[in-house]
Amino acid sequence: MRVRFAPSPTGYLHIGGARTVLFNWLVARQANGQFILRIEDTDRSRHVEDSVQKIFDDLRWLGLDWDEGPEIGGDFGPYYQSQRLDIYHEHIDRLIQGGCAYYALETPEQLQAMREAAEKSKGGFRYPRPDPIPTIEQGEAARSAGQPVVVRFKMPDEAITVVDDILGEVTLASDQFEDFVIQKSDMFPTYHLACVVDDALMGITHVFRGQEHLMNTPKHIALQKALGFSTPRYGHLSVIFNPDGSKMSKRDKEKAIKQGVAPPEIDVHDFRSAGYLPEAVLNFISLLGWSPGNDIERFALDEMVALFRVDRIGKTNARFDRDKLLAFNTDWSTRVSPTRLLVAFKDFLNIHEDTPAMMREADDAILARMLSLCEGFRTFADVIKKTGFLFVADESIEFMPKAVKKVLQKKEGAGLAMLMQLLPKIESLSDWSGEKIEQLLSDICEESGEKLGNVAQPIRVAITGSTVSPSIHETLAFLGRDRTLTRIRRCLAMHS
RNA sequence: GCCCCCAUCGUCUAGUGGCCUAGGAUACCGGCUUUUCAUGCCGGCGACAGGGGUUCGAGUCCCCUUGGGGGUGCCA
Repeated sequence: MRVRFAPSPTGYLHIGGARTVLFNWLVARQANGQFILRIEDTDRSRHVEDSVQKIFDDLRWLGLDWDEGPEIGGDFGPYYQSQRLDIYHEHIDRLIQGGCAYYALETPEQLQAMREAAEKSKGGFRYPRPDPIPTIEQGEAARSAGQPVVVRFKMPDEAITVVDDILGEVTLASDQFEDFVIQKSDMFPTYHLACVVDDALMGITHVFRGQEHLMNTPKHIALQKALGFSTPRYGHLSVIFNPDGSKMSKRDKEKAIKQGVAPPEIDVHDFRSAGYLPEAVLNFISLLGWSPGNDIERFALDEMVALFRVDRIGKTNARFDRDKLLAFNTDWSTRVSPTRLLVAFKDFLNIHEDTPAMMREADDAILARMLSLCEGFRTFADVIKKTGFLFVADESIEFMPKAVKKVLQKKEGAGLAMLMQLLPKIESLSDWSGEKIEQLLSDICEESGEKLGNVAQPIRVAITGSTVSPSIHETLAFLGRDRTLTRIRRCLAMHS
């Protein structure tokens, strides 16, 4: 079995594309087949600089490796379509010479006008085969005269049935077909031609792709027949939508930024820089249109390989529920090993834009402690938020007015009084460990009859400026004795 | 407009004619744990789009309606 993923380099890898890769990859790995990566860069106008590298990065982050393709090589290369132009020309030529394709002379403007006319008369436009068809000589003459000339494939006049491993049999009547373009006027092949030729020459046996390609498949089958290729097995995947039912597109991000709200994660890279684990992302998207058929929902990549079954891929479109992804991420953050979590966290700190400088320089031991302090977090971004106060200078702690009022000043300054009372006791603690600090605080509570909250909260506000932090004794242990005392003193000086 | 695909809790889904009084996850609500924010644990709410058939029996098969989606590019 040989399967492929064939993105066009128009930007980062979309989350929907990620699911397509995942399913293809799973099928290949399970069958001990090959997974091939091919870059479909036949549209020069849409090409985005660096996006190929970005797609590789995203795939590697997800842990989806390819057996053949860019940066790996293989016996069926090159794996960039832009480097296979001669191959396509050869095949296009064969079709023209064999009478299966012909030069078409309409300009884009003429076609546009025909489409508009068809729309006005409430009909759909279908390209009418010219009668007579331009001869090869006419086509070549027009081309050398500088006119835009394309090559169109003669679609056969018969119904075509797509045998789909997900959808079943889908038959399209011949009156739905038209002679479609296989070579553009810039001499590049269209997607249809390049895809069919490459799939055949690369020995692809199974194609799982988005449902937007279902109507293309009869075209591809006809091309395969004309070229003497066999038809691979096809499977068309459902579409993934936003929670509101709209299409998940990169434009959502621009829209959100314009409206001043946080842009939603759309591309794989967005999830990476927002602090998700690839394990969680993979697990979550695997469940969009697939299920192992029982009540088990959590699995790592290797478990998915074992469980995956093409006949368990669903037909229904799915909405992307970020809340559920978030829950998966929390779950996976406790499921992976501490070592693995640390590696992922460091990757995040590198990529994330708002990583505090001091955090960037923190060593592994400190980062690992941050993670364990924050156990139960949603994303890595929350870890930054929750521990950020540890990474600012003691004299730069900003006190949130609400916190000061509620915890320190209420009840005639009970909180401040508590801090004052606490200060000497904390000063005299010689063994500065989490356990000892916890012991000290509970002793204080017992002596004074105070609830732990009344003791811990003022300290929390004093050292963080807010009412939120990891558990108080661990936080103090982390901060260290000197910095703790400095912060408490500063707080007392500012608010007494 | 035409062609095609799809249809179970808000969302992701299990269900392949009797195991369905429809299961799980997530969200939401309530309780417990707790020094804060979370996490965790327990409980609750909550769906077969509508209408016709077929059958002893239908969420499961067929038809229609409705709704959603895809296609109708010298994009992929």
